Parts: sequence; structure tokens; C-alpha cells
Amino acid sequence: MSIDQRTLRADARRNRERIMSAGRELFAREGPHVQMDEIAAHAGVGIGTVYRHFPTKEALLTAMVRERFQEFAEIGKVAEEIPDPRAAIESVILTSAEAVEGDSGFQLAMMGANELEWEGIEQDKAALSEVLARIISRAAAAGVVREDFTVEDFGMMMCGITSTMYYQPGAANWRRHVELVLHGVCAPVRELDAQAA
Amino acid sequence: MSIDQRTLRADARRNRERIMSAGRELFAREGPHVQMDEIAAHAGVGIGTVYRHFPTKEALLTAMVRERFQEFAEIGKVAEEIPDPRAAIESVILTSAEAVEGDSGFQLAMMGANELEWEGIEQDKAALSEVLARIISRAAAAGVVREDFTVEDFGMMMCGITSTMYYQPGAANWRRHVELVLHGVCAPVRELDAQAA
DNA sequence: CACGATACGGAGCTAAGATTCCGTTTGTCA
DNA sequence: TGACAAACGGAATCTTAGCTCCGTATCGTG
Repeated sequence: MSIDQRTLRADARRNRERIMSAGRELFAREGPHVQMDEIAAHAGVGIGTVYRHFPTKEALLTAMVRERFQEFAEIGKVAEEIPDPRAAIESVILTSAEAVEGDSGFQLAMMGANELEWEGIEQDKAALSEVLARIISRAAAAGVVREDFTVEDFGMMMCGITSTMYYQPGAANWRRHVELVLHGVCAPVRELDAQAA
Repeated sequence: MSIDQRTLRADARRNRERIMSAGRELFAREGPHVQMDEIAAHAGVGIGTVYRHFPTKEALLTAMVRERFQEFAEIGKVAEEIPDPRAAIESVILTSAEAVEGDSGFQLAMMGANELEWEGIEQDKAALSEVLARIISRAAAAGVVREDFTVEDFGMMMCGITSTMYYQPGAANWRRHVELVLHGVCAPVRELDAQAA
């Protein structure tokens, strides 16, 4: 961010929020390729204004991705409250996936993660990891996931699910993917929990 | 392709192969962002020559992706010869993944599949599907994969694995991912076949 | 309400990278 | 070997999209 949130003039604060909001919407709908002037137009401000708030396009995208990470951590915290360890971990997976479902921008951003810098995301990522680690180890202890399942595995899984979402759109597809990963291709078919919802 | 392979002058045929080869190499190493003049330079020809053979960059990339699909179908055919249904399907998965391992261009291309046109790829894709369907149904009949496993599931799985490969490089990672998908996150850990190779 | 500071708008600059154009070179065939 | 079509090379062009600059408008304080 280029400007200190506090000392912001009223109109500036308003515009900033408009830009974020337009960014969220267009970024989600069109992907990371939306142009800056489209975002500006959608927000009802000039390009110059966008750039005063976010010095580069990347900074804007980063702000957006950051929001998502924080949202994930939030989802994790909510899931932690669920007593049943299995339900908890399933909730994290499904809720996170659902949150990202319509957001092709984030989907690609996650994927293009190693092309961009995402400066300042580290701490949000770390916070997320912590929550996940707790949920996973509880689940492992209860025997509902394999003992050697790690946070990294979780990330890998979500990476795969996210790409399915992007490349083979349609809720049915990614839900199926989740199901496959959870229960395993080779595993004999089991009664799948028709719960969730 | 803009030029008929048959009526090609000797130098033209040679150059065409050089371009394909340079494309394969750079596309794999640098990804789809390699510039046309880099490819030309690497092939030892002028840019004009590249464009005479491939009217657009996309056409060149498409040719490359097509080769991969044909390679996959080939891998499938080889796997079909393997007597053990389980070994056959594992072979397809591992060999395909390994084939793509160093090819970040193809990895991204697969991902960006819905952004590009990939004209003319359909038949290659269909041929691949056929082989896969046979291998999968044999495996399902033998009870080594879940009965409801489909070619689409296979694609989804490979899509996920490919993205892991790209975003979380390191052979260990994608192999772990394969392992997770095959056996399932929730499944109790089993003795993993340390075979393959 | 006046005035300085803060923000705004958007035309235009710039870079990057794909593609074209045309004069020159090379293969092929008689 | 001579002649012409087929290919080549690569400078120049075109296009797209990020970003800058500076004159103008708006906010907030005394």
C-alpha cells in the first residue's frame, strides 16, 4: 500500500474501497488479466487514482490475494470450533473450495504464485498454516486422515482442486475431485458421506 | 501448419525441424512465454522463417502440445500391453507424469487450455481417451480402482498433478501427490508399492 | 470562507513482444 | 549452368497494456 490508511482524506478512503471492490469483482470474473483502466472505470475513478492507491497492478492483486488468505484463516478458525475432527477437516476443505469457486482470478493467482512476488503475504500464509496444522493433527490423532498427512499435503491438494476448478469449470467437477482425493482412486468405494451441504 | 509438408524444399524441411526442436526445448525450459525471436535464434533461423512455418505463436505452441498428446496416447498403448491391470494403470500415470516433468511449457499450456484454441487437437485427444478408457475399465473390472472411476476423473487427476508439478516443483512433491490421490487422504496408510521405477 | 494540502482525472509516454514486408539468397529442374 | 520459384533474414511496424505527469478539483482546518 502506498498510503497510510489512517491519514486518509474522506474521498480517498471512499475511492480506495471502491477500487478494492471493483478489483475483487473484475479480478474474480475476468481473471488476473483485467486491465487497470477497466478496474478504474468500474470503480468510477480515473486511472491515476488507482495508481495512487496501488503503485502497481501487482500491488492491487496482492491486496486481493491477501484478503483470500485471511479469509482462509478465518474459515480455519471457524472449523476449529467443530467438535468432530473429521467434520472439522472436511469443513475446511469444502468451505475453502466454495469460497474460491467463482474467483478465477484467485485461482490463477494461486497458480501463478511463483511468477509474482506477493510481498507481505508471508505472515498471512503462516497464520493459515498454524490453524491448518492444528486441525490436521487433531484429525490424524483421531485416525480420520492418514497419520503422515501434512499441511504441505493439504496445500498440494488444494492446488490440484483449484486447478480443476479453473480448467474444468462446474461445481460437479471439483466436488468429484475432492471426493477422489479424500477417498482415493484405488480405495474401494465406500459409503460417501452425503452430509456436508 | 501453413505449408504442406510434402512439397517442401530441402532447406525448408530442415529449418522446420530445427524450429520445432528449438520450440520443444525452450518451451519446456522457459514456459509459454518464450519469445518468438528467442526460438528463432535458438533454431539458427530468422524470425521470418519461423512465421512462414507457423503463422502465429499459438500455431507453434499447438504443434508442441499436440506432440505431447500423441506421446500420451503412445504411453497408453505401451501400458496396454502390461498384463497386470494394476501395473498398467500405474504405469500410465507415472510415465505420463514423468514425461511432462521437465516441461513447464506444457504444464502451463494444459492449464491455459481454455484460453487458447488448440485447434486440431481434438482427434489426438479422442485417441488418447479411447486407450485410457480401455485401461481404466480393465482395472475397474479387476477391482484395483474404484468401479466408478472414469476417463474424466483421470484427466482431473492429471490436471491436479500437473499443477502441483508446476507450482511446487521438485519430483518428490508430485510423486507424493500421486500417492495421495491414489490411496486417498482419509484412507488408512497402506504399504505403498515401492515398485514402479 | 479562504487557503494550503491532498486527491483526482486521463491524455500521452514507454516498453515489450508479436507480426509483416521486401530485398536477398538458395534449391531445383531442365 | 541458367532461370525462376521457393525460402530466408531481420529491420521496421503495430498493438497492447502498464504507468507517469501535471493541471484541476476537493477536503478540512483556522
